[in-house]
Amino acid sequence: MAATSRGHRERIVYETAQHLRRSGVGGTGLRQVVADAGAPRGSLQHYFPGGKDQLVGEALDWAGTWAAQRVEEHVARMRRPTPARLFTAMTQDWARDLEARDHARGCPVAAAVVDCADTNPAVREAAASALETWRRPITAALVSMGRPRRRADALSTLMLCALEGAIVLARAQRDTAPLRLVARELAPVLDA
Amino acid sequence: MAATSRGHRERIVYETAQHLRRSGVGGTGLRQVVADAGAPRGSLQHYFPGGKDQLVGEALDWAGTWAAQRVEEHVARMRRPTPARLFTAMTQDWARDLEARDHARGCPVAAAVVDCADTNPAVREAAASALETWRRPITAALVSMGRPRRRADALSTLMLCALEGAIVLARAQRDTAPLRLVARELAPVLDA
DNA sequence: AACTCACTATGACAGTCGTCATAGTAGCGC
DNA sequence: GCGCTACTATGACGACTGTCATAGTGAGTT
Repeated sequence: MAATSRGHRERIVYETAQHLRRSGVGGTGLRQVVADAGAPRGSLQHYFPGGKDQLVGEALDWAGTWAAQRVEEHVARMRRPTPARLFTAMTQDWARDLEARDHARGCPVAAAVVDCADTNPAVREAAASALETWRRPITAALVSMGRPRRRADALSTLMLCALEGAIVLARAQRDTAPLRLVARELAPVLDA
Repeated sequence: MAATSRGHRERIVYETAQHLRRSGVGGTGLRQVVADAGAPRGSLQHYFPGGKDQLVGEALDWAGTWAAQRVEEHVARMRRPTPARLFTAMTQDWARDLEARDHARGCPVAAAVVDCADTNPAVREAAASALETWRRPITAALVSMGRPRRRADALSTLMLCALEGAIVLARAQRDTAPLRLVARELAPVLDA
């Protein structure tokens, strides 16, 4: 059935992303991924002939797209949008996720960068591309809030830096305080 | 000879930290570490009976202490110290390191968090402790610059968040621009 | 009916991993 | 000499890893 197999492929990509969030690239075993995805092992070489690199790449693509959608949802939902409010919404997303899952899962893109930036050019590029996919709607939103293009570009990068770092610190100390802190401290810069 | 073996032990710890920076915890093989350290393989079970966990833990300790020393060097060297100037010095350190090594090595603490926060409590705690070791002299410096204790605490956390995230983005896009950007954008908040 | 195609199943391969058991060496006190 | 201690050497173990070869299934087409 076409629908089922489509389901298998997508589930594998999704589950790969979740494993990346938990244990990084090196800690993610393909056999475990397909098992958790409820997919047959044979699907791996069928759908991902490029091997683990392809699979990780697609997982990062998926994650970037998902994050971008999330940004756009926030922007659409906000009545009086400001950059600081958007950033607060993003950090709240992450704080909630960390707390709900006992700080088990971080950002898959950061995991890929940390594990493969030096050893795996393909994965590194996929990570860079995912970050751009994520950053683009943020920049666009800031422009729509009246920021000049270049300013919006800088601020969206600043947001992602602070967010990624805060996730790392939060997971280390098992406390989402850093996420709330960066949202609070960056507000004046973002809304200036 | 006691001196040589001391040298072996220390070299192994150091080399472990460098491997963590490049490939994360999962990507760091102990055989390769001792080889690069020029140490005999037998030293592993002699000096680190606790296995890889102990070794990674000591590497994180070492890294935290090293980073803290570096902060204190910056503070001592600065004629007219301000929080923003300290942060700029830290980001410049990292930018130089990334450029000198072709963006090959990131932060070992971030690597440990990303790879093990969910699966290895001992390593997670070592990472959290290393971050505190790193943050402490920053906070102290900010206090000596006239910031109230609580404010200094918040600002030092903010610095580490922005720095860690900027390192990730910089390595992803192989460009140290994010490091310079966070230094520039955070300056008004830090020196306010 | 045969044939095609998308998908699944499974076993094997060579490699690496961390860990351990065991033995060996060198230096020092006595 | 002996024994003790610190350190080194090395091979093996079982448990993975990603990848591949090969065969099998089952629905759809002609």
